[in-house]
Amino acid sequence: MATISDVARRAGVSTATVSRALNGKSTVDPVLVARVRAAADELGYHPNGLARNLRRQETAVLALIISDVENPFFTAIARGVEDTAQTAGYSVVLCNSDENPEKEQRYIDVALQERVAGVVLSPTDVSSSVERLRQRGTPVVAVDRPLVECDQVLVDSRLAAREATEHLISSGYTRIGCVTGPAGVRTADDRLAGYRDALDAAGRGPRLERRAEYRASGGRQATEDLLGDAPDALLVANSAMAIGVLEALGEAGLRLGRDVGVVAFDDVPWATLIDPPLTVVAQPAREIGAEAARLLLARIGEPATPPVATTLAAHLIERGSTRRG
Amino acid sequence: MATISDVARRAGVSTATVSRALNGKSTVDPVLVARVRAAADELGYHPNGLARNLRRQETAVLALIISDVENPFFTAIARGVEDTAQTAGYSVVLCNSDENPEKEQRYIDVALQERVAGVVLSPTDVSSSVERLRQRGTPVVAVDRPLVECDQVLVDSRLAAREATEHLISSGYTRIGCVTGPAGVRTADDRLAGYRDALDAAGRGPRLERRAEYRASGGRQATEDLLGDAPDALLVANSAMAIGVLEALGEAGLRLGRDVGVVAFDDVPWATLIDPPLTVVAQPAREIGAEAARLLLARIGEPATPPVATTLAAHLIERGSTRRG
DNA sequence: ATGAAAGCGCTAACAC
DNA sequence: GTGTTAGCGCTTTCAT
Repeated sequence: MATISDVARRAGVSTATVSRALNGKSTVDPVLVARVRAAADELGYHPNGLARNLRRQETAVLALIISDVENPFFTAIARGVEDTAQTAGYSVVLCNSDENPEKEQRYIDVALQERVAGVVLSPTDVSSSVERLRQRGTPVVAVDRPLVECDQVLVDSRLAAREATEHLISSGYTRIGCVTGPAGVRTADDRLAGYRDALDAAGRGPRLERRAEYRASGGRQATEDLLGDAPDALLVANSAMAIGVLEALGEAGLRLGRDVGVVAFDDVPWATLIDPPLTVVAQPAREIGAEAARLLLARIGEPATPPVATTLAAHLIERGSTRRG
Repeated sequence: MATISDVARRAGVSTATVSRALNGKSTVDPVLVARVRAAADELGYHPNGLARNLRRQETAVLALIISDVENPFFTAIARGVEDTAQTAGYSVVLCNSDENPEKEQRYIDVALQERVAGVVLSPTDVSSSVERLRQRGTPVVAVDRPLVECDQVLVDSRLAAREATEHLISSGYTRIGCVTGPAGVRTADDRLAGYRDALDAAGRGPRLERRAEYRASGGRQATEDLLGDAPDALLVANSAMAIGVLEALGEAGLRLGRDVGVVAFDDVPWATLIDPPLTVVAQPAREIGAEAARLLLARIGEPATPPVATTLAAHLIERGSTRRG
């Protein structure tokens, strides 16, 4: 493995000149630049990023720690972060916390050890884990879920859930249920709150609520359970859950829209393929990621400014699954 | 930012002792270990991974470069790699080449610079890009698509495509089409070849073939085009494409199964939700990732062994979309 | 414009 | 069992 000294020797200059020539920092005699370039090429020289970063005390790497790599919502965020970071010359390393605070902590420690320039995080719980990042001064921005005293990019889930529920009400459904995620997960709580907002504002009931894991199996279980209460519509807080919900409904012989109206969070690519097509709450996932990356880059450049919170809107896309008859 | 010397000073020992105590490498007086631990805690010390890696000339990081983060097949591979790597103490950084040879090259260069221990790659094209990795001696394993003289984990796509096509034939379909990816993408070519194998073996025709990008839009376009040839069944080489195919079929008023049988690659979670449920070729994605990680770890430990190629089988899951009437 | 040399934080010989 | 010390490969003063 060729090092900078090898290149220097071959080009007949000092290592300092090689460094300058290759980084174009200071002005170097064009003749020497050419010699250095040639020597580097011949040797197949690749600068050692570790050494460079150690010396410079900084890296051009961002960590993105998300709670589920298999959820299209988060992969879309990843794309947004990546695109923005890329054009600013940063690489993005993606880590999968799997909705597990311990894995999250592990990856935060790795990020800390590797001295990444900043981290974008969808926090599994409210705060403690970022403490170390904070005391080390590593910039963080939270996405999807809030984090105390931190830049963040959120979606107004509560309002969106309320609007979705109101849509169900105005479509003529009367026994509207809500299938949401675990207590303590902010998006799950917000979406439930929005559901209640709508019911309360309309003076409606009953409240038919179930919580479960943000997974297909959770959605299925919650739905099978909820079916005892004979709901005629369901607000589902997550697309993974929606799969389980739809399966359970199908197995119970209930027709979508007609027998049970369904609206689910996240505009998954397959939403238009089911029959009737699924009404969804679309979140601007890619834009969330892009904005998070912008915020992070800004804070890396200017660490001392007060935290900024961006809230984006989600919007309802009405399709057949919420049309009766 | 506390360094090892700060800890050493505070604990009243040498930096070497701190290093030994914290890494548990050599045997150290338990009393000193405790003092060091305490000092490290008080200072909020986190070892600098950059310096450690520079010194050790190795990192405990693997790079996984995949062609599409939004494709469930690849995210499942990522999970497999991650799980296996994790338990061996390695972190995985995920990079998205986006089916773009230049981005792939960029990420390979980053991997090279960061001196990752190894890389798992789903190559966009046949070879050139890994040349630098090879000359640097960085272990590589290819997944999903072959790479010359390299460990690899592949799926017998051709056979699986053949079986899927035979299933279509034996289900009574007679004008079977194939929607596959771009020429040069190995999986696309293999699946097309398997389709032809089945047709030839059965002495059937016509060959109705279309190529397009591995995206929903590609699938849609290919299908709209193919419809002119009045196919009564379709083999679709990729799940993203399948979305476009199904949309196009629906818009043309064709009923799945009855009018047009469809079998698609990859057992996506929503396959059972469409009506009738989608027959698929299931690839063992997670296992591919796990096996790739095992191979990579083995090669990191033992660089000089000859390349091993693992081929896993895919299997057909018959559902309603290939049942006539 | 170029070179000599210090040092980023850590680990691994090598001494004791 | 513990300390001393020499680098890992690079960038960056400080001289010249």
